[in-house]
Amino acid sequence: MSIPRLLVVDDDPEMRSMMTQLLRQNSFIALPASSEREIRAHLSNGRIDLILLDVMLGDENGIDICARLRREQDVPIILVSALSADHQRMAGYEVGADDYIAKPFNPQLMLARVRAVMQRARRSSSLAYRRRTRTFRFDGWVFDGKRDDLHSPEGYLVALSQRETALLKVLLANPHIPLTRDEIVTALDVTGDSDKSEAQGRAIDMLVGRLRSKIETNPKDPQMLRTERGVGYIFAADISVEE
Amino acid sequence: MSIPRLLVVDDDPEMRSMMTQLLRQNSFIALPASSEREIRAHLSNGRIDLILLDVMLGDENGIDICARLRREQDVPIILVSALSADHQRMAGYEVGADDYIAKPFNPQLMLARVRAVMQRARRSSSLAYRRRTRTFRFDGWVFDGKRDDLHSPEGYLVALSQRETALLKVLLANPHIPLTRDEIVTALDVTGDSDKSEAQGRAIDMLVGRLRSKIETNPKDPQMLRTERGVGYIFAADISVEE
DNA sequence: CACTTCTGTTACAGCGTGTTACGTTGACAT
DNA sequence: ATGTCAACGTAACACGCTGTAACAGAAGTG
Repeated sequence: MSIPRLLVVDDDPEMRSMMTQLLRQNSFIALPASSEREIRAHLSNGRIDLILLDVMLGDENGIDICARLRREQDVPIILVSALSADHQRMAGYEVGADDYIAKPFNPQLMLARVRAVMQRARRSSSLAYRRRTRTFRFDGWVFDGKRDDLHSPEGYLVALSQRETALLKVLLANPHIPLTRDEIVTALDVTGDSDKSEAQGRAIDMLVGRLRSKIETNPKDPQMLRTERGVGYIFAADISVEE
Repeated sequence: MSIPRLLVVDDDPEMRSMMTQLLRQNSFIALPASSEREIRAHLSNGRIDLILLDVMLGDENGIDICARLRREQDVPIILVSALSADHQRMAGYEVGADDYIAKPFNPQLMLARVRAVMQRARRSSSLAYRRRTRTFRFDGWVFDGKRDDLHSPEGYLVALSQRETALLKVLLANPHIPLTRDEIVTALDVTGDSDKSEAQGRAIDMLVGRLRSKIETNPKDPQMLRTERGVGYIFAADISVEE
């Protein structure tokens, strides 16, 4: 990971040097600029990881500059300004700024916010949507995590419905912990429609029953998917996770 | 672009419903949660685009939860808290939070910050696709984004209709994300005629069925082009993109 | 024009899932 | 023990969602 290169844009020389020094003392490369022309020169010249852009720049306006840059570039931009009213902040976010820091600011907090935005940019771009698929094993069963079925200890393939799969995932994510029905319902709720959650009735019990009938040797006397009377359900098997 | 799915984590029911309602009124899917267990259940169960995480959660602590999640997941996290001192904010950023919003907050400003973080995440992660996408590979298949056909794992050339190609592109551009029929229709609708979208009936289902019959080994049990009952369709194959 | 190919509509069957009803079990008080 | 009551299991049912065959235009091609 190379040293981050930041652009510090402010028309006040004092402020500019304060910020560049602060950044340099904290292992950043800080390049000063004071106009849109200079910003564009830097952008076309070399890599810029983030721009700290003052809103009031004499005759120019940081908000407008930000809007224009956004139309062409993905470079992270943090607006800095003495204008700290909510509507002014929102104007900044509206034109695509990643953050809006009010002056005067706590130097350490500013560094933290700069790091946060850069980390988000880096994290997302490096591993784009890598899906986390883990394989679970419990009591001879093998659950792939990305298919709606599982392998029985005897080698048969047992098909699960999507909802059964979802339930199994929730249970596997919380091994040996009793889960209340409400918790399971909210976890399975795809829509976020809270009204629905209350009307669910005994749906979870049915779901559990159906899953039991598929994976328990003796569904009448469940060993893995146990009932915690008055509480909910608990997945009580030794689970090993791979990858 | 599919509807963002947010997790709202707060132990105060009033606060939680205020936030979920606010988000829902602004075209987000807001899923309520109140414990780390519920968060993990949701994360293992479905896509979550961003977590709004309260810092003080009864016996649990949002900072610690955030730190733990960060070690495993890339999901964007915004901390929300009544603790607004600088050192408390910095503690949040230190554990990898993307933003830190102090309570009480201006609802519109909160929305703006949520959008900012999500846009940053999306912008970066979609970089791969923004570049003139050339060639996609998935499960042995090769799709040359500019032709209306694709190469099967066995080397045969399978012809696709225009509309099938368009559907495939939409799916490839949104890997592992369930797309509603409306979303697919609007994405396929080049004219922008919104009336048409409603009159589409089951066209998407037919289209999906026909594409399945061409690219799924066993169209009766689709592995790549899966159905999310009550939601829509999702492309669930590992995709690699070249150039 | 005939012919082919693509695409949307309709109808129907099958399946997944929630609800209801009823029987069983377990906890607790008497 | 025995009764009581709430919690739980599950069979039966109802309903909505989805897959798909069959058909009908639409659009291209010669």
